[in-house]
Amino acid sequence: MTTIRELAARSGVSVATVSRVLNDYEDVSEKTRRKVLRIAQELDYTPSAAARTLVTQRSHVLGIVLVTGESHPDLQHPFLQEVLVGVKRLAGEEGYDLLLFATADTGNGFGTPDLVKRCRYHRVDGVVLMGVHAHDPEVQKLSSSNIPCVAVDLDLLGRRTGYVISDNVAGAGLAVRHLREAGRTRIALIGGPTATRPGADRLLGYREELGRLGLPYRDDYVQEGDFYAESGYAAMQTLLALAEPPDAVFAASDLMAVGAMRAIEHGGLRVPDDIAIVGFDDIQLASLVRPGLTTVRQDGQGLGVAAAEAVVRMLVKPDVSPPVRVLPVELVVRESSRAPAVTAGVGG
Amino acid sequence: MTTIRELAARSGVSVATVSRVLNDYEDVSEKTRRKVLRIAQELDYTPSAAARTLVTQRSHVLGIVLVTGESHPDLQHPFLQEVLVGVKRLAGEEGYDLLLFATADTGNGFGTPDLVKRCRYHRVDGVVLMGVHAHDPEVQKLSSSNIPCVAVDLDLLGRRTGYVISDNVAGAGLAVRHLREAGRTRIALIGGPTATRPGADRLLGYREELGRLGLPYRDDYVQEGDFYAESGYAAMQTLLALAEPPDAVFAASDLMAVGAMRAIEHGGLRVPDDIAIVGFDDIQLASLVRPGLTTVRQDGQGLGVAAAEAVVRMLVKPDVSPPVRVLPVELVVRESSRAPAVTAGVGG
DNA sequence: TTGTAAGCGTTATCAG
DNA sequence: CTGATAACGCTTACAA
Repeated sequence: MTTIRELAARSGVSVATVSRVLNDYEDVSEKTRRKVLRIAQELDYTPSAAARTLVTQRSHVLGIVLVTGESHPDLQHPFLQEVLVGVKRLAGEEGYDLLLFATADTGNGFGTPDLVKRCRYHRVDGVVLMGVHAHDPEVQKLSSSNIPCVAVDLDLLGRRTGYVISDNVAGAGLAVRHLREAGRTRIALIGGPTATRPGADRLLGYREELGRLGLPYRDDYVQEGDFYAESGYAAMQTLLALAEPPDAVFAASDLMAVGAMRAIEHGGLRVPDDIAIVGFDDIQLASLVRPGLTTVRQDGQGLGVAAAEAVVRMLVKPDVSPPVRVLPVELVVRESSRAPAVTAGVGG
Repeated sequence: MTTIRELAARSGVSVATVSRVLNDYEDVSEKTRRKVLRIAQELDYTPSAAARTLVTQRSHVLGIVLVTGESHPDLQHPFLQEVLVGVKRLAGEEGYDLLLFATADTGNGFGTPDLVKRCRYHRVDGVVLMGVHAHDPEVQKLSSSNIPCVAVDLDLLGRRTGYVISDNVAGAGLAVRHLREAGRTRIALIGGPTATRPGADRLLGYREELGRLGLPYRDDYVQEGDFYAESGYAAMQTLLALAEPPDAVFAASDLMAVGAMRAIEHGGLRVPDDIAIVGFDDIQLASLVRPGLTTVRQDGQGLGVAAAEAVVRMLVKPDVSPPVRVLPVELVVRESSRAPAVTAGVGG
């Protein structure tokens, strides 16, 4: 591997000058610059990130914390992949590479040994967190460190820690309102874990919109799932067993929505004729399933881009206060929420 | 940040001794070891990867090349995510972290500027490639460099480059045989791009199995897609327009299979009654769709683990020849390939 | 068993 | 505009 010293020797200048050329300093004669650049090209010179990092104390690398538990590897959640694409894109544009912390999955749910230490070890300039629990002690430690952090879908705050998240409250409202407009009045919720911010916010939005619409809030219409399909199936079975089952369900994730669809089908009922369904996320699955799933679209890549942007901004302006960004969502109407076929258009 | 020098001073020993302790050398008195370790703990000492890398010329970081084009970001392909999970898991166990090269997506299909340079820059010890084209010049350069590489689902070979791949030929054979056993005789293929190894191998397996079963190979029964749903839909439409449409379709990916299902449905026919379908991959979607999609299961995580293992092995034993591993696949039978309801059980 | 000291490949601070 | 040279934090002969 050719080093800056060799490059300097061949160019007939000092290493300092070569460094200046390489870093685009102004105070270098055009002639010298050209010569160094030409020889660098010839020798296929490649600088050493390690050496640079050592002396500048900056790595131009962003850490990605992404817990992949074993039961439900979060990396496998389609939504987080999109976020990662967004992060990767913006990071690339800004000249950062991504260090994916390869935590050996401990399987205990808190599989993130010594996050802060790993960040310091690699000297990552900032961190994007996704798929983690806000109450994971390691996550807490990280967010209270002085390393710039931005969490996705997680309200994590600290001196140098902010977050980006979708407007879950409004999204849930959109879903419920849409169902009401489709003629439904007994609207149930299959929610996410209320211990998560998205879970809690979607419940809140559901409840608030019910209020605005003058519909009663019923405890037995609220089931809690874990965002995955099986839990949606189970929750729907509970709802179907009710004395007065709902005629519509808002599920806090597309996967749970599809699980619910399967349970409805299994119970001999039909979507949307007997029960309308709206999901949340708009993952690929939503458009591929039949009937097509009406859902609240989250801008996954947008969240990723926003998160990376926020980290970079904190890097550039060290005294900016940590960002809190809420991204809008939109309703995507497909077939799963069509109004039931009625005999005549009586009544509003 | 506390450095090894400070740690040495506080411990009353030299930096060399501290280094020995930190690196688990044997020739250190138990007493010294304990003391250094204790003080390291107290000071929350964290070594510097940059400094280590600079002197040892090893980074303990594996590069991940994962092209995320814009039309079909490969990172979004559910299958590759699983591979990544596998890579991450094994890398973590072996003490490696992952550097995700954040290539600004150029959108020209070959969006991988100067891969070799980036690897050298970060001094990654090895590389796992996924979602890339074998004929991408940058990929070629990388595979002919002396950096240990392992490609996934791509037959890339070089002095220090090997690959891991599923047994696509056998998998296609399983699918076709299964369809025949389900009573189908006019079995079409919606293949992947033959320019890709999986595409070519699944076509080969299809063709060979047809031969073994004594079924004719018909050009008009072979359509080429791009592994994504829309292309499956389009291909199926072409097949349906044939004078003698197939009574079964083997699609080289689950997404294309689902696309095909939609086209069949749209044409007023039914799966599996009129046309049976078998996919490839067994992504989450396959079990969530109705009818459940019979498919050839690839072990995504297994491929990831195998790839990472292979890279690490090349690192440990520098003169081992690059690996070529073919992982088995298995048929997962669901509803989309049930035998058509027949009046009587006549004929084998 | 431990210490000394020479790098690893850069950047940055001085002078000149 | 350019050149010495001192760091950056660590590992590793080589000595002791």
